[in-house]
Amino acid sequence: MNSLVEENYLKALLHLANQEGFVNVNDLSKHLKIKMPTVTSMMKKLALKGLVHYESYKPLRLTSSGKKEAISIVRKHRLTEMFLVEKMGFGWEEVHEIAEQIEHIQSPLFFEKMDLLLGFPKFDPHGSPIPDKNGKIETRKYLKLSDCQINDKLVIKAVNNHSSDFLKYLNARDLTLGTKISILSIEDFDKTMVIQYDNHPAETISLTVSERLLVEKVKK
Amino acid sequence: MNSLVEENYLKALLHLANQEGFVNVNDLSKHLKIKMPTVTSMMKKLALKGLVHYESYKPLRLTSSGKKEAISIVRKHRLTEMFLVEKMGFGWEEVHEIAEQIEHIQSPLFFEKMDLLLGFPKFDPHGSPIPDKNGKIETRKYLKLSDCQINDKLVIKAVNNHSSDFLKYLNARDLTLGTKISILSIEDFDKTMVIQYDNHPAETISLTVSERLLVEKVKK
DNA sequence: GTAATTTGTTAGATTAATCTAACAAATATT
DNA sequence: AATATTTGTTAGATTAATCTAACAAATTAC
Repeated sequence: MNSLVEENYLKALLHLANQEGFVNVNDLSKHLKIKMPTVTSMMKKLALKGLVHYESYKPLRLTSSGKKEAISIVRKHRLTEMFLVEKMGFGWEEVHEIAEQIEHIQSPLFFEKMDLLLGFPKFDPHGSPIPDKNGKIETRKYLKLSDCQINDKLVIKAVNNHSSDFLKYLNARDLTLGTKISILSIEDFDKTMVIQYDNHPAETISLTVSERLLVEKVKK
Repeated sequence: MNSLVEENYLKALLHLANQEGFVNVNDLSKHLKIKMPTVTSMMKKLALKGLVHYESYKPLRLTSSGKKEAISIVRKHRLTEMFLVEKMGFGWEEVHEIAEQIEHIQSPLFFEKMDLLLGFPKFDPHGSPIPDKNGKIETRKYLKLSDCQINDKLVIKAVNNHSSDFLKYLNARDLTLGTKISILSIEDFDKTMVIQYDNHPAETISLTVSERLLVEKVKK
């Protein structure tokens, strides 16, 4: 059995490995806001438990058992987010902190029931894939809106930032998953975009926003 | 903000105070399965936080703020049990351990939503009252079935033991809350009872069982 | 009312998870 | 290549929550 703290290290390792390929003690330290010596000693502990490959001064890697454990926590987190939104009436901007706590509940049955009640969902409310019970993850490569061109026709499929402020910004503009948008113009200087969608007046969005919106091209 | 561990001490203090009137270090120690010196030092800590009245060698008492806190945890526990049974399809014998964990989730809104979705229930799946948001508890005095007489007509209103084994025993005999029963006979020697209910054949139940069934008399 | 038992406290050790300070290795800069 | 910077480790302290051993107070038994 892993402690809540250990679970958070594993989850962070998986997250950073997905983002950056390999993970330094320093990255993990910054991500978790925990000082490097603490991280080093936790890595040694997790190495003893067979969850992490650790060698001094080398990048950190999850073992296959560590990865399995980490994926199972991500599964619980995302199922919870989906449950909170679909079954309890939360907004997608409200669920992250709660799911961060509930993911550590020790009860396989509890998450089984969520999965069943939700009809075995493949994606969470932010468009992130929910790993299945065997740890298999349906990966889809989305584009960042910021990498798209003028006149592209796109659908918003996911967001890569779950902060409440960002999601409230999207709510205020009706930018939800599934929204079809076209790019009317892109400012050369700072990549500010003007986009159009539904019956909305054109919206001007900064690079900070367009980098966080994950889209797919629509043939049309 | 109180730690999960502190919350468990507060809850135990409230529980034992309800059961036995006043609470000794020893009682608390046994109930929590934590050694007495640890309990003593935690009581000093909770006293500093203004949650417990502590004086050496005197019985322990919650302060009003400690009691409020404890009741709020009980509320979260019972709302959770109700939610698990009513909205997630768990049996009443499965929910205690899960609720024991979820009661510590830090999110008032999460429990508000449960309350709302459940329609502000007054009792949990075991018949225990759910304190309202202000900490008010609808107390009803039930009888133990073991204190009733031959030919009494009774309704099961609650159980005072939530162990999975006991509840499975009741499930196997269709003894649910609301079941109307009559006492056919009581064995003088060991208080074993024969009871009759619904279309069931007469059931013989031990004192251990009849002590755990809380009932109300039916005029009829 | 003294002795025995039970209950409670003090003192000090332990474990998990954190920290700071100091130093060492690896990497980047010029 | 030598130096500076960044990254990582070691050593030792701290805090929360636990423990055991020893002792002290309160209660019970005779």
